[in-house]
Amino acid sequence: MLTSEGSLQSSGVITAVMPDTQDVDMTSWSEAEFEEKCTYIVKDQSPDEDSESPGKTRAVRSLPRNLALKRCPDTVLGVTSKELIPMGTRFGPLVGESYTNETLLKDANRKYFWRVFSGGHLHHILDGLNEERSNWMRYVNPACSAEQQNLVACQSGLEIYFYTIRPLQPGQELLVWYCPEFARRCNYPPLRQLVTESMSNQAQDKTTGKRGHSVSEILRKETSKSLASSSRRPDSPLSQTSIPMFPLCPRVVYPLQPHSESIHGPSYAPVPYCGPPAPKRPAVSSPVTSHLHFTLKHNQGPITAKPYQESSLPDHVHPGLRHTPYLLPHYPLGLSTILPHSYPFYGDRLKPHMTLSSQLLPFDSYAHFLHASASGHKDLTAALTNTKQDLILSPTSGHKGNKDLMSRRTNYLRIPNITSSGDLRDFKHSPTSSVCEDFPSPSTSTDSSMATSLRGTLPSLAPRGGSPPEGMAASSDCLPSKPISATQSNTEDVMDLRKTKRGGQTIGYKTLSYPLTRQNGKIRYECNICGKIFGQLSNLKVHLRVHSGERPFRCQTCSKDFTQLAHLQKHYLVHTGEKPHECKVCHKRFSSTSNLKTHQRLHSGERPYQCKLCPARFTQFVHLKLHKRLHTGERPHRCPRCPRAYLHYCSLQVHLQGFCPLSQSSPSHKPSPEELNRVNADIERFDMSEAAERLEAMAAEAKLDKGNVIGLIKEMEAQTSGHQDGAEGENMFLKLSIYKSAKESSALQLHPSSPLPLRPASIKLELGCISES
DNA sequence: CTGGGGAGGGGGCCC
DNA sequence: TGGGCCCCCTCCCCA
Repeated sequence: MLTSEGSLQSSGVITAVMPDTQDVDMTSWSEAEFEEKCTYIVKDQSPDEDSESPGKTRAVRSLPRNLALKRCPDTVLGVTSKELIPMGTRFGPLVGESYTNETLLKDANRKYFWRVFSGGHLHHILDGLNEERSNWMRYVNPACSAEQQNLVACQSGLEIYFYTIRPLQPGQELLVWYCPEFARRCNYPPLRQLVTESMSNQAQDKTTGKRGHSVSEILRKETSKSLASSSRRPDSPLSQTSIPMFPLCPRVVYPLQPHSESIHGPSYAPVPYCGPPAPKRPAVSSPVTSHLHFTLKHNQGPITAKPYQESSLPDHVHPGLRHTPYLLPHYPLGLSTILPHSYPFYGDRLKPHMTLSSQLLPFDSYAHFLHASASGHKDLTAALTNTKQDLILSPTSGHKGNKDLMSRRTNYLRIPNITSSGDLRDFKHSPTSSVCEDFPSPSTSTDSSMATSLRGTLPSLAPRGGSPPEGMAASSDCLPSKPISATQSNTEDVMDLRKTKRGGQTIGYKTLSYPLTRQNGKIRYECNICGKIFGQLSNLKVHLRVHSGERPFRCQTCSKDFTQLAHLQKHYLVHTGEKPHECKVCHKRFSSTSNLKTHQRLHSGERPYQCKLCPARFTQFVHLKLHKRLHTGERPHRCPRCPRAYLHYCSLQVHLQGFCPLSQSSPSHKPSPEELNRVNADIERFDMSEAAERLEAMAAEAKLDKGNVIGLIKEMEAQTSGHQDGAEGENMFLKLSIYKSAKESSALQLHPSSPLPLRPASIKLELGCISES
């Protein structure tokens, strides 16, 4: 049993298991665990792609296709799932405007603030207020109870992601709360803590007879006022005026220091107490309480630890308001009891170091979860982090994970311990759980199918403990037929839960619906995870392994797993040393045609990867990519008046000759703002082109004459054709400017003693410019 | 920093 | 429909 859970229980937190909680409490996972274990990644739709919806905001356009917006009727009230979404699915990252201490306005609307930390300090704030600068995640309502919560917010790097901690049923609303680490950084209590303390405070109120003007009462009043006055989104114009009603304000910054407006301040808690559970703090006035009063009094805007929007919504649209007694207005009262050291249940065991082996495939963790469930583990984390060596699942030994899991998972699950479908029921998940579709497990198959799989398929199943949903049918049992395939050694009593089939039909992804479209009479198969289109269903099926994590083909020599047999076959050459592909020129041999082809470029002289900023060419793309880093440094030639900066001095000169929007000079030709933008875009393109490079090099070599410049300009023009709209007069102006700047460049940068070479060494010129500036 | 090679992953096409 | 083959891309390592 995970000790943290015990702490949770000892702290009086409700541990009621909802029907679909899957026997595992992902809410206590660390951010690293989420990042490592979660398998499905749902990316935003590219807001640029959705050109068919010109009226939609960027935030709306970014909505993944498996989600829907809850509207009433024009206002977005929340986000729901359009289809079954498995637990362990990652959404994000959160997109919003970034603020630092320097750029954050004091009176900023903080309703959509998310704090991003780095190195233990607040790094910046992501603000989802602006719908044209944020993504759909701004619409996700916060959960108002641990039971309702189905998403956790985690920070990974400097990004914020939402992970599903339980399967989302079609039509179910997404409700998010912080993961424990994130909450702790923000000084927010875990959701359960909030609810519990809210309850206890309520109880205390009843028993002791409340004094007037409690925070909760004030909040309640404010909330009821807000609800009465407007049933509208918090970002509606009207509600904007009521920002101070902090229960309405989600995701606000919750500073510990009442008077600190700095986002860099000591705004996160010190390392929490990790010893035995401390007695719960009485729900009496505390610094935070007074801070709440202070905030109210001074009308400074939202102070709440709860990213909650419900009170800004009509009552009828938020199930939390209807079904839970733990209404938002109570949350801040719960907060009043919370201090950094009041989190006894945050032990080291919940910290990120408690992660699986990096070798562990995402789905291994899910398999662990299944096994943990089967062996009575209520918490996957405990199973995953148990340091004991026994990987064999048995009802008595329980599941033990360790770093050697990958290489040892052939012993993953021994059948004798699960002998009947009746046994399986013991760890069966809720029948209402939808996870069976995507995370097939003993509990998710029907009893009969499970029994069938147990009794009938065991010997033939390859030991793919790490493989994912059995829907991914790539049967590893095909391997034995191949000389290079995995053998059955040590696996005969091993089953792969995810290989089970239902009535001969594989289950898992296959049971999900896939959007089918036709193009030129041919069916196009679309991946409902990432939206990729395939012309053949088999291609889609193979592709789905990318998302599921299934790697059905195992190398028996080194236990590496692959998604495709061909990959395994190719890999096996590593062990055999076979190099079937020979270069006909030098007779050197290669294991793959790709590598041979790359090699043959050495003989042919082909260098297909050219740097756009210098003449350097490469035989491999990776070399170009490395090379490009040389150019990606700070642009050395900065405009002294506006933020523009250029790689080349001559480009800056062109920009300065009448095209700087902030220039004080008054050129004879005063371009309009549109012209300015267009010309500056052309200058940008010129700056990035080889023409600028050559021009500057020629200038440096004092070889500039009008003919050369015109030629270069023509080259530049060709490169930028299609962007100039035939504005001949303007182009001529630009050409002349370039010519003029090139001459100045020549005058200023001429180094007769060390003429700058035009070719490859020009990279060094660029570096020289950077270092000098 | 560049260049060469090894290896793995994703996907398309064909049987 | 699933498997096999092939190609391209990418990353990593090392000289």
